[in-house]
Amino acid sequence: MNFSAQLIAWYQHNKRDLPWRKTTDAYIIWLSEIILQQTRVEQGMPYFYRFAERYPTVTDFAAASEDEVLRLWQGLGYYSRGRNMLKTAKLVQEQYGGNFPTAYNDLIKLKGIGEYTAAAISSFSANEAKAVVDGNVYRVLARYFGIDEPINSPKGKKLFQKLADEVLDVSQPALHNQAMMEFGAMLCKPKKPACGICPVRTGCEAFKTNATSSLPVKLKKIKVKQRFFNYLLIFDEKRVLMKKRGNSDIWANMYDLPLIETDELLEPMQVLALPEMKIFGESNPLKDNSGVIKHVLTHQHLFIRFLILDKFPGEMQKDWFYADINDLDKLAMPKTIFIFIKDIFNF
DNA sequence: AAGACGGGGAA
DNA sequence: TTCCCAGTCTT
Repeated sequence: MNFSAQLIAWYQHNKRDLPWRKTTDAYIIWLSEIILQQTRVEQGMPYFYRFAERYPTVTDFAAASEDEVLRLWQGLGYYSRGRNMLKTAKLVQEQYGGNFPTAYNDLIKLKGIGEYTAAAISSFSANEAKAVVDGNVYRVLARYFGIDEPINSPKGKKLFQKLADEVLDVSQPALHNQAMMEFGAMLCKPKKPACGICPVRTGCEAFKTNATSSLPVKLKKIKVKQRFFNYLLIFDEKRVLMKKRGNSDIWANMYDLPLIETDELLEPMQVLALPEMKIFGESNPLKDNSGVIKHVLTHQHLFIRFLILDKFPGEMQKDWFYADINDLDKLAMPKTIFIFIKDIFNF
């Protein structure tokens, strides 16, 4: 048995029962693949059910609003995935009459679909012979073939894609791709791979040379930026002053509160003395403050201070509006903001 | 070629 | 803490 056949044999006895494996509907597979980008299966699962139920077909999805999609996506992160899905759903509705494409060359042109996702959808839905290369595949190939070329260098990416194409079983690409990824996720794990029960260890270069812990090689770590957010919470009876975010920073197009970002951590009184505070009215007294919440993201650490102001005699700004607290569930907000407001109003 | 983009689970 | 997850897009 060759490498692929061994992994497929392993897969058929050890695979998890996942909902998106029960269908060849390209739309449903697309839904699952986008949700699972850079996301663990357990984390994405509830979102998959939520979207599949709310939008049973791509036609239903195409009729949604961006606000609604982002609200459903709230808490999953990488929100551009949700925004791109809506664009793609609309295009599929118009250009393909609501029939989700299954050909790699069509899929690769769609927003939010890159090489991995196009290979996944085309192989799973139509058995097109395209090899998927995701984090699991990089790891399995790097270890089995003992390759120390960095997986995130342009050279490495080409090398691993070529290798993945070579080991692909073109007679059953869907099964092969599923097997490679499941094997990487369940057995050939990043930490403490289960080499003791591995069916291909006798052919595995990393196992033979005791190098599993040093493969795959990945270039440089990103450096984390620190940012200081001072949010102003201003409410009037059952209404909160809110704003829609721009489209160039984190949490694009989502909703949050009036914000003053500073270069360093300031005390509440120092924030109130800032020139930017003028639009909130002269000598607007501080009613309360929450202390500092540290919100950890992959690329930045946010130090968030919520300042509750007593009143708002200032000027309304563009993109500001009052939201009824009963409508807050409809607005897509960063999780940390949502939880804070929820807490204040006790709902 | 390098950066940006979330949030959570595991060690 | 650090790593990394069924990656893609922008600059």
